[in-house]
Amino acid sequence: MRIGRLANDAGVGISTLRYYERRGLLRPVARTRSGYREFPPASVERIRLIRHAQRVGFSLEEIRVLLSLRDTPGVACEDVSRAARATHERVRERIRALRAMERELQQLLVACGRRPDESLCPIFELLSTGD
Amino acid sequence: MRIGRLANDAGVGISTLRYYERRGLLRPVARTRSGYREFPPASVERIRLIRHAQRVGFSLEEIRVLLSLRDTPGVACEDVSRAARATHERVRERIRALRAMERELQQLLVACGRRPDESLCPIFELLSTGD
DNA sequence: CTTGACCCTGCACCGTAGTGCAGGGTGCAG
DNA sequence: CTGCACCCTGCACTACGGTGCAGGGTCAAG
Repeated sequence: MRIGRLANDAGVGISTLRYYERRGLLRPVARTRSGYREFPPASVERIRLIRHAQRVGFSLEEIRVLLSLRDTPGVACEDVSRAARATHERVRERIRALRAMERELQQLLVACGRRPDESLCPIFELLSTGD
Repeated sequence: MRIGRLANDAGVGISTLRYYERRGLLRPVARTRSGYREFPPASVERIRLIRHAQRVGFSLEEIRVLLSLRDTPGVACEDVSRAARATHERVRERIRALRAMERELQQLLVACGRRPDESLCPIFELLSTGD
């Protein structure tokens, strides 16, 4: 199948597919005499794997590494799960940071609610003073 | 005070301050005859407010709006807290999304742990099929 | 044979939040 | 007067994940 069909079937843009190829997520594929890329049907699955892994929190670089592991015969499951654990830890760390933000915003909003008629909102004072 | 002193006192880079000016977070300030910026001492506080607000989860654009509210006489606390609520909601939404990612990664890792000696890691199957 | 849909490459651009550098001018101490 | 630290502007560049366009070539239907 050609690139337009693949893009359509996998639900991504054509430019995105060429970008994935440049980034090493898709191996350079066979070309027709006139230079058109000819993708095997399995590429649809590969694109969907990429999109799904992105939603799960993997960066394109992490996905590139995972796919190169998959493309290498005899690679241990261990290597794959080590990469997944690293991503998992990164996601957990982002959650911790965001929760700290959330708590602080909550405090700002509470402060604002307590003094709603002041001309200078207490939010500014809290933002200036805190660490 | 000149820009180097301000950068030092506030703990940011000189280029960052000029960038904040371009982005409208710092209003254009008085210049000496030779064109050097002359900041009032209160600018240190303003920069610290910006950095703190960033850590709390505000984007520079959101901070720009907040500061322009503060710089406008007679603006209601309400307008400020509306902006803070919007940011709060954005942060909560990001937490929800990350928690979904975290749960899914957890499942991938559990699956991998159950079949550690397969040549094709079950993580790939889960990434291909799930949507 | 022409039209339109599709494909190719290379390049520039989006937003976010800066960082760095070239090439010049200024301020002050010794 | 020289040397050095500091300042100015404008521009290019980083990472991330794409998106869009110009200027060509190709393929199939009518």
